[in-house]
Amino acid sequence: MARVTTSPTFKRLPRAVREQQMLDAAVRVFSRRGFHAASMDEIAEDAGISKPMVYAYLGTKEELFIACLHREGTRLMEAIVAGVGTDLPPDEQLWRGLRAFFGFVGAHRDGWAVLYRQARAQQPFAGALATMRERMVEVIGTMLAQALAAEGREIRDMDLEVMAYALVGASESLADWLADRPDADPDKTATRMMNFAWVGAGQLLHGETWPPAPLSP
Amino acid sequence: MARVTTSPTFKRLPRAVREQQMLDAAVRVFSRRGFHAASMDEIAEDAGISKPMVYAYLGTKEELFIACLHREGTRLMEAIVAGVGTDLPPDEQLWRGLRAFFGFVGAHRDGWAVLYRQARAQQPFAGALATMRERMVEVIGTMLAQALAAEGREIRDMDLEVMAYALVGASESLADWLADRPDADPDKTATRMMNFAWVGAGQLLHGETWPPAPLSP
DNA sequence: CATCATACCTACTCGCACGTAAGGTTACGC
DNA sequence: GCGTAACCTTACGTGCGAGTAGGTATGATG
Repeated sequence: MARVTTSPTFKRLPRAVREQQMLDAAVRVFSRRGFHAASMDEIAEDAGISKPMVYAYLGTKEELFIACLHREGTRLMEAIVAGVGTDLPPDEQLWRGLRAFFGFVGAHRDGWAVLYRQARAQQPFAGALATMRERMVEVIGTMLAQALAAEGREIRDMDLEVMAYALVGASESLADWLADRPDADPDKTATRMMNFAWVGAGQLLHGETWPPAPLSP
Repeated sequence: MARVTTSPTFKRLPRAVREQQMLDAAVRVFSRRGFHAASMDEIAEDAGISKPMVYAYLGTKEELFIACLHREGTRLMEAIVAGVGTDLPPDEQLWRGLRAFFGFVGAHRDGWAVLYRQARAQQPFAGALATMRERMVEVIGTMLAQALAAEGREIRDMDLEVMAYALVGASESLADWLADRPDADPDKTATRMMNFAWVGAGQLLHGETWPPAPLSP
C-alpha cells in the first residue's frame, strides 16, 4: 500500500536512542492523561515516531507502562541510595534520604506522577508498585531498627513497619504537594518533612525543631 | 422490540432506594476494577438492574463516579467531625479524629479505594478529590493553629499547611495499609499513627510514647 | 375502569483506540 | 555497487463498551 512515504526524510536513529525517546514521551503522556486516557497514537506522535515502532520496540501498552515504571523507579531508588551515606547517625541518614527523595521528585515531576499517581490506582500495576514501596519501607525499617539497636532498645516488628509506612506515606503526600507547585523548593520541603517526622507535631508546637535550623530557614 | 420481558417479575422499588443500590454496586465495582476497567454493564448487573436504569437515574459514567465520590466523601467527613469533639486539647482532638478516620476506613474499605486510590489518578476527578483533601488539611491546620495560639506561639502559614499535608498523607498511607489487611485493627492503627505524628520518630526511638498507653497496647 | 406516570426491559448503534499486515527506504558490510 | 537487515511508514481489522431507541409492566388517581 504505502504511499511515497517520504516527506523531508527524518533522521534514522539506532534502537537504543529511539527507545529512550519513546520512554520519555510515554512518561510525559501517561503523566498528563493517565494510563487509560493516554493513547498509543499520542505517545508515538509525541516521540516523533509512528505507532508500529512503539510496538516493535517496547511491546503492548501494558508492557510500555511497565517499562516506564521500571525506569523511573530505578532512577528514584538510585538517587536515594546515592544520597544516604552509610554509618551515619539515624537522623542524619533520614535527612539525607529525604533530601535525595524530594530532590528527585522536584526534578522529575512527570516520572513521579506516572510512578505513584497512576500505578497506585491501575489494577495490573499496583503489584509492581507495591513491591517498590516494600523495598523503601524495608530500607527505612532497617534504618530505624539499627537506631534502636544502638540504644539497646526494642520495638515490635509491626510497630516498626507501620512507622515506616507512615513515614513513606507522609513523604509521598508532600511529594504530591511539591509536584503540583512548580515554584516550591525541594530542599525546604525536605526540611519540613524532617521536622515533622523526627520531632513530631507535639514538640513542634512547643517550638522544638530538628537541629540546627529553625522551622523555616 | 422487547420480548415477554417478564421472568419471575422482580420487585419494583422507588427511585431513592434503587439509586442507593446502584451507588453501592458502583462503589464495589469501581473499587475492584478501577474507573476505566469497570463497565456500566457490570455495575448494572451487580446492582441487579439493567443498564438504562443507571443512565436514567445517575447519568453518564463520569457523573456516576462523581456521585460515588460525593457520597463516600460526605460520609467520611461526617464520621470525622462527629468524632472530633470541640474545645478539647489539641492532642485529644487529633487522637479522636484519627480514631474516627481509621474506623471509617476499616468499615468502608471499598469506599476508601474508590475515593483515594481511584480518584487521585483519574484526570477528571483529581480536582474534586483535591477539594476534599483541602478541606481536611484546613480542618487539621485550624486545629494546629488553635493549639499554637493557646501557647502564644506562631509559625508561618506555609509550615502549618505542609505539616497538615504530611499528617494527612501519613494517615492515607496507613489507611491503604489497613485496607489491604482485613485482620488489622483500626484502633491499633490509629494509636500507632498518633504516636508517630505527635511524638515523632526521634522521641519514639528513645522510648517516649503518647500518653498514657505504651507503644503497643 | 381509563389514564397517566413511573419503573423497567431487550436490543441495538457507533466511535475509539489497541494492535497488525504489508510494504517502502536507508545504511552498512563485502 | 549490490544484498540484506534494520528502520520506518500508511492503512487497515477488530472488539469492547458507552450511550440510546423504543417498547412493556405496574401502581396510583380520577
